[in-house]
Amino acid sequence: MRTPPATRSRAPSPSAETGAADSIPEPAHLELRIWLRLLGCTAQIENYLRTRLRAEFGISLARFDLMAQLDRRPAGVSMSDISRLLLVSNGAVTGLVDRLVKEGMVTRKSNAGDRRAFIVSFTPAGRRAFAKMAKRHEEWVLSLLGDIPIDAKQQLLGQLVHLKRRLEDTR
Amino acid sequence: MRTPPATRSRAPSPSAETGAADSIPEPAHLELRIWLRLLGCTAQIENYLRTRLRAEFGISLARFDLMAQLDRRPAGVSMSDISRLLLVSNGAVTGLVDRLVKEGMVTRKSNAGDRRAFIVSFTPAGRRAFAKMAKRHEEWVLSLLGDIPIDAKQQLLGQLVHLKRRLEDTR
DNA sequence: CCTCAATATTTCATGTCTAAAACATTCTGT
DNA sequence: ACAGAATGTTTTAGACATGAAATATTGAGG
Repeated sequence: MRTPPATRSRAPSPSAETGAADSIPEPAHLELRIWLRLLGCTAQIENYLRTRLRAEFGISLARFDLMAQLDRRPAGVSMSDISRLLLVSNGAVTGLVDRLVKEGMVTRKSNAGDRRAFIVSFTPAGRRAFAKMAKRHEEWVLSLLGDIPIDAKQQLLGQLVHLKRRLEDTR
Repeated sequence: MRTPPATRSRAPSPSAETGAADSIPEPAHLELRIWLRLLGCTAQIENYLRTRLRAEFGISLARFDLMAQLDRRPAGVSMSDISRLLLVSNGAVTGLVDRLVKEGMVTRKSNAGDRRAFIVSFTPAGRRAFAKMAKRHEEWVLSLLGDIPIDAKQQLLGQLVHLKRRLEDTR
């Protein structure tokens, strides 16, 4: 690979900067700083998991996330439900499921009760494949977050739960 | 718009689910729960800001993020620096900058010292346009996070700063 | 029964992302 | 001085995203 792992690497390491004196003022508001950190941490973890999943299983993060939702709902899920759960547009789900069907991971059954909707669920092969990936995935997350002191973790989770609730209200 | 705002809406609202009894077991590990919340909150905020930026300024989030980096570095930034700052691949930056140049927002000057590298910086029009957008952007972030009690905010920011540092070490 | 709003999905154009390969330029050690 | 490694950018193919328009199907009311 000639391309350096730009996706992985990180941050304003001063030596990496082009300009000489660069100022780089910290954003003023606490709120803005929180948002930028939130975004940065998430992107970092996402990139890590993405490359791992691709390297070990040749699967994309989007596919994995979709399968994770299926895994938690044995009864199957409709297309719109997936879209809501994944916070992704309806059009995106169509393509994703198409590809997963082609790979034999999931099936699309038409719904007896409502012929507009489809029910997406795992194939046996899909469920098996996901179980393996989920195990590794969990290990990776643990390796990233495991070393944080336990009370810090509990605090952080608490904050995030609150934030999520608040965001749901604001829509 | 016929498509419901799937991107905006949220979560396993039980009524929205297709299946009847659905179990939906909570993930076991604290770490996994943190990660899922982090991802959920970030996606939520990202989607909100994305649609706002598009609606009010007809600009994409990626373009805005790139311009935000330029704004903090008056001396200009190289392509790879942008890639590092945005946690995005080199190839993505090429396309993004191409489009921003075509729209007259930024310029690409070749670097005297190192002829491999380019220096990307604002055009005057770009800087003006960004100033307006940044103002609104900040207001939006404030409207999302402003109501959190101040000590909770400080705590959250602290946690995130620690997390970010930790992630940088783990690479 | 028939119309019309709401719901569920797909299709389309366009934008953005990655990973890998291809180049170009610079740096390093001998 | 020069080969080869390192660095900086672009190009490519393919995946995935949005937002809007197009199709079905359902359900409620006249």
